[in-house]
Amino acid sequence: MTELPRSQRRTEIRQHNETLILQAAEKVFAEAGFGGATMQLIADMAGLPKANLHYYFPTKEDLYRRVVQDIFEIWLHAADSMDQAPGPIEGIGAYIQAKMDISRRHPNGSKVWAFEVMHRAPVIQDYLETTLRAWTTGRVRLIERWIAEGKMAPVDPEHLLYMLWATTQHYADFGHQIETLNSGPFSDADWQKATDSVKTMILRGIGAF
Amino acid sequence: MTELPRSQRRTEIRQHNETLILQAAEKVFAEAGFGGATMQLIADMAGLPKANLHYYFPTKEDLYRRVVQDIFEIWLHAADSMDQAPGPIEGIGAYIQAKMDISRRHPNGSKVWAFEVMHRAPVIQDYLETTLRAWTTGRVRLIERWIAEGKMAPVDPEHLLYMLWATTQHYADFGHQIETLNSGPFSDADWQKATDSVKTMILRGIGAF
DNA sequence: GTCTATATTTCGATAGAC
DNA sequence: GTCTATCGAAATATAGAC
Repeated sequence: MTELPRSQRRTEIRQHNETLILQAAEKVFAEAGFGGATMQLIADMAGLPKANLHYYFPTKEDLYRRVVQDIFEIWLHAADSMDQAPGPIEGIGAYIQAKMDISRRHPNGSKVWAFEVMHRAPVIQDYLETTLRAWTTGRVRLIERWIAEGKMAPVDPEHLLYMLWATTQHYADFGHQIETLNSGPFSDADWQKATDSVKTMILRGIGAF
Repeated sequence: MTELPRSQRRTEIRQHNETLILQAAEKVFAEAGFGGATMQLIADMAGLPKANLHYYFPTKEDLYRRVVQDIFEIWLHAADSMDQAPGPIEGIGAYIQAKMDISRRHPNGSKVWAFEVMHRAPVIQDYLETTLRAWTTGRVRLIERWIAEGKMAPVDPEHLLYMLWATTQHYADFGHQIETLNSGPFSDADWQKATDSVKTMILRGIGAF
């Protein structure tokens, strides 16, 4: 087995452990919030001594900040599907699909985001005011164009966006409540039905068909 | 000024202080979650020494439980409007109105509920399985009847209910995000517009008009 | 880069005088 | 019923040997 340069090996180890810690942290922060999460619990879940967490992330807040930022990146990517679409049926349909997939694959990330916003966004307030606002403005323009072209009813674009966020994220953030009423976890078919229901109701609701 | 019997006076004092504490607790629990909230902070906000909180509510969990239960009562009341309605336009329209009013008047209560559910409902799991499930079953039946009577499109009733909860509660739970994008708090007109938008999109979405 | 032991702070809860 | 003082537990963070 060939030896790697020491610095490169260290970088690999660092990357590996950071990933372990971030995965554990996302889960713990999602289920307990920032205040309820403990470094000990995250360390146990990552299978590392607590002191090692502080080696990689000096403070609890540094770790939390990284978790929130990573989530935000995923969220922004979901919007790409909406942009080159010819109209709302394809564009908003694809956006709902992407957001429902994220709720399914990253339920903990969605919850951490919800915690952060409910906490008045102490960590990501600047992102809200810059990146998210710019993103929103762009999509409002897109929706306004579709309305002007007669491709959908004249709904308020902002409130449509809020409805899209609310309905799709609800399946992640309130997943426990839904699973309780459903008497068990969602199957593939359940997710398909949920996604179809959301698409149908919203697309009809905005007069896209 | 007439003297009251000692026991009656004590009851009055108790009721007054409990209200003070519960109001402060709702706010603190909403903004920090159970783990992030501290008895000291609640005491300061209520204007009482910390020890007095433990006099009225022996443990932090007792206090939290009361806050969550009080919220649950308000939620259930909102459903009354839906029941004696002749059809979905009146029934679901009134339910949206009631839920939007709650989001406006009790934003902190909504957040505490969201925290609790995201926390996997350690305190109100039994309510979910009994009261909420029974409530949901009843409303599913009602919606199925409206569908059978041709008063709305054949949507999935459960997913319609999730959409109603998600969209209306979003204005409370994610109020900070919305206000940031809105560059300020909602005015009367903003709330009116939001409520109208939600009503229009959902009622059209379920084919009620 | 790892890990045990520990310093320091903060929190929930209580004791006990008033 | 109120309030100061404080206990004991638990949390964040660090020191220092390996």
